[in-house]
Amino acid sequence: MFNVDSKSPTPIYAQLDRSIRAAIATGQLEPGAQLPTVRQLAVDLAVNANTVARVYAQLERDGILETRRGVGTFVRESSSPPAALAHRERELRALIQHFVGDAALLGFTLAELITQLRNEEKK
Amino acid sequence: MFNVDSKSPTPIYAQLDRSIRAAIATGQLEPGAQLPTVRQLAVDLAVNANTVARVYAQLERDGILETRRGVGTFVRESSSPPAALAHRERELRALIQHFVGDAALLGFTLAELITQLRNEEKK
DNA sequence: CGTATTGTACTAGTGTTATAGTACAAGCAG
DNA sequence: CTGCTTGTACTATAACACTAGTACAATACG
Repeated sequence: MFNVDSKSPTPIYAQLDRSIRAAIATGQLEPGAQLPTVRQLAVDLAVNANTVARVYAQLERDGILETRRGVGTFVRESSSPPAALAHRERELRALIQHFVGDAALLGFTLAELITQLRNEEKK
Repeated sequence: MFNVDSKSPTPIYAQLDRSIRAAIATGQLEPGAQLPTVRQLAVDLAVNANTVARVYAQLERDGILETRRGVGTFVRESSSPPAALAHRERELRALIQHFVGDAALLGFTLAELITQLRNEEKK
């Protein structure tokens, strides 16, 4: 479900954090949906349970998730990201430039990126 | 010249490695060109000299750079990377997740991203 | 009630990353 | 040769990431 790579130099906790945020942003995880349990996800990803627990805890602190003991962890209903910033447009442009640049280094064309993003959308 | 972020969870050495490879791939650094000295780059990036030296050493081991003591570090003439693109898919996936995650933090939906990317396409 | 499941907390230990400082080796220019 | 610059090597230290194991707290369910 979530994609983490233990061989990547980027720490697992950071990858998982990003992965979960992305899943929510793309609608793969809708508000109210239950996430895998800490132990289950740890097994699935071949990762330590503490690492998963810490990511869940951090995301709860950030208001993205909601955890209920003995029940599970869920996507918050009101998990609408912080209000629009003044620099929104500029930020997005910088983000896209960075993204497209990195992708180009790997030999991916813009068209490929769009195709792949559409796939994300459908999940 | 190279861009590294000490606050990123991705290790500095990995960022710098990628940054240098990218500069070469995009032609910012042509074969034969001299890179900044270990000490100079360390100062510029506000990073330890050992970290820079290790990246240079690793890139030399990989046949990307060529170092000459007392002279400097240079881009190898025959630095045509065989492009171990076995990890292409994985890289793209990680890239997209990173991208979508960052965008979500700014409050952008996937649909918006696709729209914006299409604009890039027309340029 | 009792039991299983869930998240949480804590300790201890290992490996990696990065820093700081020092010293050495190799090449160049005067 | 002398002096400077370059890359290289080494030790020590600190912080972080991750693992392993154990124990506890809260909830659901029969």
